[in-house]
Amino acid sequence: MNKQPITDAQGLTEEQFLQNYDAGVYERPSVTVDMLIFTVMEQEQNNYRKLSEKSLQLLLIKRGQHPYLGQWALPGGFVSINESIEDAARRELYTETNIDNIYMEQLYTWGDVERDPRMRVISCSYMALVDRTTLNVQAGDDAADAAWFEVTHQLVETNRTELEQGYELEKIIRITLHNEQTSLTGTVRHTETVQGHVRKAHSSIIGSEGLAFDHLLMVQYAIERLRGKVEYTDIIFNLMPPLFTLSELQRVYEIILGKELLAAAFRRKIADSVTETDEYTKDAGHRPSRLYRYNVNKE
Amino acid sequence: MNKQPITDAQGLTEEQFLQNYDAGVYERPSVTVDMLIFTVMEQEQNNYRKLSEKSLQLLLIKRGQHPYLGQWALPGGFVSINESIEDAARRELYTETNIDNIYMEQLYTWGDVERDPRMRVISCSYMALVDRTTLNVQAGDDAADAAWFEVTHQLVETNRTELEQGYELEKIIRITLHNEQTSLTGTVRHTETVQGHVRKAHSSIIGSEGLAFDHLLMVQYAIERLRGKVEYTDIIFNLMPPLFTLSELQRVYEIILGKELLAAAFRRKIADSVTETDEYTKDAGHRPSRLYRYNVNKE
DNA sequence: GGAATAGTGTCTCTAAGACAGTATCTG
DNA sequence: CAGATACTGTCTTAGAGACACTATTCC
Repeated sequence: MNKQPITDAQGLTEEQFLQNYDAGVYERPSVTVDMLIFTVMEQEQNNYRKLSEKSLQLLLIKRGQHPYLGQWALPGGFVSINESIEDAARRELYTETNIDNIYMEQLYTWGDVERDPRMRVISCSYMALVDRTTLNVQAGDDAADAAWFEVTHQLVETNRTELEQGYELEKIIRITLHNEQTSLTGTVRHTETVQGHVRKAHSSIIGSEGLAFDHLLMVQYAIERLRGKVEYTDIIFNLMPPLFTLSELQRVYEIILGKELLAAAFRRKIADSVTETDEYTKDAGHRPSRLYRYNVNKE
Repeated sequence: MNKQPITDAQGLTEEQFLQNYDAGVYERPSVTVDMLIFTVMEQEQNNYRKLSEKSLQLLLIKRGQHPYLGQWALPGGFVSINESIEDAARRELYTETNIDNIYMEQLYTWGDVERDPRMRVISCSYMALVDRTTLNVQAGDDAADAAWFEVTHQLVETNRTELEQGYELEKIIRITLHNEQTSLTGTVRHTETVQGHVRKAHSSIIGSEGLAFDHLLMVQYAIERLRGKVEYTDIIFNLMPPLFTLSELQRVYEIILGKELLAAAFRRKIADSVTETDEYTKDAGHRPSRLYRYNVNKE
């Protein structure tokens, strides 16, 4: 861009310097990406009148090699030397789901020394949101042991300890990943310490059955981010099919936020994000519902 | 944690596998941390009646080697093989400022292939907030060419292009870093594309004088994050001294948010985050102001 | 008294919460 | 008609915005 012919202490120009540059012998960490691919699925309904229940689902892969052989893990892989981290994430996403061009966002980079027993691995986590109806290819086509798991998360305990110059707030969160075959449960301990002005947060796993590496922390982080962003952005529409009812949309909000919303207030709030169509649901044991689409041109 | 004596396709247990594990010959990227260390400083006042103006400051270091020799860059360095990313960030912070135990937060990991002309470098950026009054050691003690720069950022242009299935929103942001000796200006182009359901964001530098690497993007990202977090967390108090007036606090909010606030509403809003003391400012050419401290035990 | 900042009282406006009430489908 | 969901009207409440007004210091 902007390289002046300045010379360094050895009298080299930048060009000369780069030609002679030796990347050195320092040992380097491996870098991987791990993908948190979420979607929303419908459970089959048992009562023709009732609406089918929805749930938030996460894609996991059963490990076929050591370490954590036989356990479940987030899809992921190494970032190769000539691809950007984002490209690596997109590649992983495509390998697992066969879809391209969907919403993806970098979450956090996990860099503890001991997080992989093989060697030093730094992992950059990404979250992707997929509309279940466009997922024509089932997870599992590619990796024989990929499966969707329903995600539930629950704050089971809160402890507040007063310190001289502040406090420590401890939260115990239980995360459950389950489907017809398998059920994994893990517990995360999240502490926020305030001492004087200084605020520090720390998360650790206090028990995780069947989920490999530190992936439980990644799941917890992703849920938190998703919750946060759903309140002040439109990312939720990445989880919705092109046409949806407002009740369906409200359910998805409720699942992610973990609380019930009032229909009237909800409709007022999302009114601008949504455009009504002339279509309606049919064949349900109750009043049909108008179908809406995402109003892309909001504001 | 949870290692059953399962054997893999080669009949190895996890223990045996790890003993024989060869980290392989794949070329690995180098990983660095880059620190965005912010503080708030007072400009000297010219009128004894007026309050001294404040500004947001960022610490930069003048590069002594190629590449970008002579240009300014964020403080940072390599993550060594046996330290966590966060430890590396803390170490860098300490080397530059001689302070420990201050607010620090991971921002984003920059992984484009060509971001460093020497070799493949992935950089994890962290933001730290420092109270200027505890910075007894001047930046510059350690690295001879460290300096604080006043940060200003301005949205200079917004373009919205309608697409078939959405739109593209382009924002041109000018960032200026300046102090008595030096003034650096750069421009970032941020685009948000919405196509159907898919929302993508992308930032690129369209001009940067004197700031090395992709550091302008990091600065822009950090400002955005700071702005966002200031609205819904208490991180701003990391920039404040132990005792401060509400007017001072309001100024800091105004600088970060880039807009003026109304005093009455402001005071109502932050009332719970703050505890009044019996002390007052003195020797100003106007009514003294009560001093407050951060109310750590809020809620 | 003038210049400046500190601080409060109160009206308005907007959006969220609560909830009752109406609408409309199927078996 | 019963059972279910869809949708609306409206009262209440909380909080942000606006702005005028009072308070207090130093020179």
